[in-house]
Amino acid sequence: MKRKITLKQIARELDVSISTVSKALSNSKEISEDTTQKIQAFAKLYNYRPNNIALSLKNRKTNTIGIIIPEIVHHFFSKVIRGVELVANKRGYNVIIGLSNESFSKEVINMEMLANGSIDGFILSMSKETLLQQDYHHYNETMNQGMPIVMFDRVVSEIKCDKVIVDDFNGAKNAVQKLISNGCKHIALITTKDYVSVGRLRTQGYLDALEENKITPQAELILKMDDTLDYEVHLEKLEAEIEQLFKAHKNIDGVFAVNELYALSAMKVARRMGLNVPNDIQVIGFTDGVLSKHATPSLTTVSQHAQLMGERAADLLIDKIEAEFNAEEEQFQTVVINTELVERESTK
Amino acid sequence: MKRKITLKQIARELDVSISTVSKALSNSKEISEDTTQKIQAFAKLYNYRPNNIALSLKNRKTNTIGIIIPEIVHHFFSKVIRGVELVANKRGYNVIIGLSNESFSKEVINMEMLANGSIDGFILSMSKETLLQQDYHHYNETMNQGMPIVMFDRVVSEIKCDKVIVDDFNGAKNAVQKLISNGCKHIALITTKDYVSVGRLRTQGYLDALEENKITPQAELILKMDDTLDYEVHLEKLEAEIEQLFKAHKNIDGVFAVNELYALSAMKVARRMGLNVPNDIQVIGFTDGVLSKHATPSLTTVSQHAQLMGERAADLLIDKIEAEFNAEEEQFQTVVINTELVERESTK
DNA sequence: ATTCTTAGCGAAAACGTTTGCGTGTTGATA
DNA sequence: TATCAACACGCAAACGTTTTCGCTAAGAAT
Repeated sequence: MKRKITLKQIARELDVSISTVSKALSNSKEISEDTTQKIQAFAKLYNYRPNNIALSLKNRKTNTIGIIIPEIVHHFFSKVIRGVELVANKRGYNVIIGLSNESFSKEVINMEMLANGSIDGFILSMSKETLLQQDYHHYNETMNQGMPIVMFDRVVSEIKCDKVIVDDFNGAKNAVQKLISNGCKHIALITTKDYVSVGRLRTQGYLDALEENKITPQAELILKMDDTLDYEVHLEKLEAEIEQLFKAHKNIDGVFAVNELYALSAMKVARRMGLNVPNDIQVIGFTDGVLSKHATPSLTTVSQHAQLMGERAADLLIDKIEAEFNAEEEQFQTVVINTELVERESTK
Repeated sequence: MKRKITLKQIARELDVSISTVSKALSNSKEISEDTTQKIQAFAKLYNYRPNNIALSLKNRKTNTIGIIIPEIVHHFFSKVIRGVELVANKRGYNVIIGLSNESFSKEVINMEMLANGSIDGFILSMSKETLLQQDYHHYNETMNQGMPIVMFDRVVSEIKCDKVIVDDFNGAKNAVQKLISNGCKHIALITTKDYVSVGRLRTQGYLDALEENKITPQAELILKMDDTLDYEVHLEKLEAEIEQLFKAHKNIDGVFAVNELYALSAMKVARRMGLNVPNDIQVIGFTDGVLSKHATPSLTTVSQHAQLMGERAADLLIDKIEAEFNAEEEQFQTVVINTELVERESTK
């Protein structure tokens, strides 16, 4: 149970100074061949590795990035993390995670914990509570202290920073267009309340596709769920409302849902009512998770390329971290990730 | 874009020494009321927070724990992370993640990156490659340097450390017992190759349950899949083999699968062959993920309580970190998490 | 023989903290 | 008036690095 060896110990052991050891290990030509050899051999024997914390303090750089997300048990977010970790690792960075659990205060606390020197920059997606309260002071304060932030997916225009978002509007529009091309005349939309921007954009895409095809949108075909409820309650309510919708509008022949679970619930209700998917009703969801892939029938979805989002976000952040204050221009960019319609069995 | 303020800056600004500032902020009675008030007000105004890195260096303690897992886009692992993050945060620790991607070398590299002072201890689950190669030197070296390790789920007895595991044996046994109690006479097992210990234990549970009920195990009813294959190829092969199994043994009336996906595939093949679940065939899987819950029919599974595993692992690790070398006894414990049979529609 | 290079190494500062100890000032006590 | 607590504060070390600068001695050049 020996502690990790330090420069000081090597120096004492070999009867040289700390600086000599440091230089020898970095192959400085200030140090003679002999001494260098001896020191390197000794260091290798004792498996010397520089202490990261000491380096961080000295260099004022931690080579660690923080990622704060609302939830980790979620395909979309875990895929984003994978993307972040991939490029972070490749570029020599570690990743430290914080979960806000959709809570504003936990988001603030988590950011404060990390902002005090632990990391070089943030990648984050806002919690629902933050979106509701519209209190963004913690982001701005963090950025004012010179800590770069990259936001993804759930963003707001009020915050000036780099962003990586999904083209929700066109993703939804293309999906609905697909339904229309497949012959659907009465397309229902199952979405969330408007405060989450992605829900709003997807709804707009739905409306736009209808209008472009001269179909008059009907408010009664749009189901807006309150997703702040408890998960189980939410699900039961969801199915009940979908059933009600289907019964009130027997002519519905297509469903576009803004997430996987809503789409799956629609299929479930349809089957329960004796309707065949995709023959009687075609269904398209959003977010390409495992559920879509392994459902029966498998679900046609709008893939968001979550991992790619994580990769782009990490690249953006690290670029900014390493930008060296060259020009104080403060140019922020917003990267838009194109969606892709993954066709499976729930559409014709 | 002002940098974060330091003790030194406060000291210079208020014309006192650094130590006075430090003491005033910690309400030391060495410092006069007046000075303390003045310093605290100033510090609050400028939102002073101690630099974590400097503290880490000084205290030789980072208050950060590292978690290394094979994969993050996976319900089981992300739930474990959630559990770890939960108690870590509660106890004042941050969590830094590393993904081995089931690769031995990435596991080693990740551990080396973090072991040099960045963290106080590890929580990890071994990669498949490490399990295959049986090379555990990096674990032992890390522990020899005084860095505690807690392993979970995928463990081996050769490594002496704290462990949190699932009672795979009894979980499987109870599941199969359930099938037998429900009237199944010919129960198939769909499992992985033996090198992953959890697969082996679940297989033993299956065998044990059969024997206890005086049912002679038939080797032909056991399907061992090679899960080192590419995911898609693996799935296709899986379904083909299951179909072959079902066709060769028409009397199969129960299936126990060692994971969610295998169980789902079994249900899929059964339905394709015109068999009804649960009337003709009952199915039970392992790992309580989203797929089981939202499948139709929903899948009866053996829940592993992944989040609880993460919580226990984190508590174990932090306990050890904070143990203060009180007694050099080096007692390691293995926490066994009991499984729970979650009954859904795929069984009677 | 004297000056100049240069090879080879050590001292010290800096990153931002905390903390034990030393020190000067004050008011009180002998 | 001399001594003494007690108070209020500063100094310096330490955590482990890297790096700049300075120093010494040996050999080369004059």
